[in-house]
Amino acid sequence: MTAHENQLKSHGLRVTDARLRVLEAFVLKSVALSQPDIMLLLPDTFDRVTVYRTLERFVQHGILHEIADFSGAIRYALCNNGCNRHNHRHDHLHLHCRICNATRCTDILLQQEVLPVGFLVEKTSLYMEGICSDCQSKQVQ
Amino acid sequence: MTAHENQLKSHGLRVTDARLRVLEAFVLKSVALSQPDIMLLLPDTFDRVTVYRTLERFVQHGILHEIADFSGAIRYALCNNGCNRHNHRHDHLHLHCRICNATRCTDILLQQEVLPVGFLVEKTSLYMEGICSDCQSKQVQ
DNA sequence: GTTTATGCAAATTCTTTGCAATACT
DNA sequence: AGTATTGCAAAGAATTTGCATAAAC
Repeated sequence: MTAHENQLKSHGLRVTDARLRVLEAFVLKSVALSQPDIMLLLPDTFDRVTVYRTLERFVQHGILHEIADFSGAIRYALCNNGCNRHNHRHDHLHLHCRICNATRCTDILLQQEVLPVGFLVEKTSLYMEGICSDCQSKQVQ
Repeated sequence: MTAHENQLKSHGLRVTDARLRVLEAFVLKSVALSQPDIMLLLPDTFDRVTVYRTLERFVQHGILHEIADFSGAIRYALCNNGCNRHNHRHDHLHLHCRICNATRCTDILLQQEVLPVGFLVEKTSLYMEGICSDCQSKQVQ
């Protein structure tokens, strides 16, 4: 049994080809992906609807989390630590580079001082757009 | 000359009926609105396209800012302080209540410690979903 | 054998584009 | 008068729904 098969089972999901390939895509690319991104990575492989439902299931079961951005399309990224169906919290910063168009998770966590009083927080999003260090050095050349 | 007419002119925009009505909607509702939200508030008044272009212009000229959320549709909110074409920064927390469905700006600012090293930040989004204090007290009853 | 996932067709929602007519300053 | 805005028609993305077939456990 492969590591990806294991990951699906341990999160309470059936092992299917579509799920293995989508999970693989996220692991290989290590950037956030939207449904249209995945269609480009896996052309003529699965139906659009299958990919949408795979992403939906992955979010429900703590394999992926959604990223709120300004693009309109919903981007997803791998949950780094022990997320599951019931514990699924994402307080880290996401960075999107407008040159290479990559969105990545970071280890930078949201500071506690920012939490609002009286509001019951269920979902958090910390997101920045700009230019990543790689693309900055390429531009200077 | 009304206050809204003034606001448009001082931001370098022509005064038109569509812009006055859309601006009015944001001031009256005091919550974030998407293009579809505005169509519901101003039915049979303006064309969809006009509303989209009005929102686009308002963002360009520092009257509105976009909010990155999980909704699919792009939501907009009034800029509180002196935004304009060239100075247009939004580092404050936005709160979305999933009961009353309202998204509001807060005065809580993003802490500096959160800024990433080496990444040139151009646009920031801090967003939380949950239950607002009003809806929490209604649920308890 | 039962439950769950997939594919196909179709529809819905959100957003953008081009162009002629109209309104603003 | 000259420039910017609007409406209409149409197209283009992203996403969702229903239902029959197929695959997983």
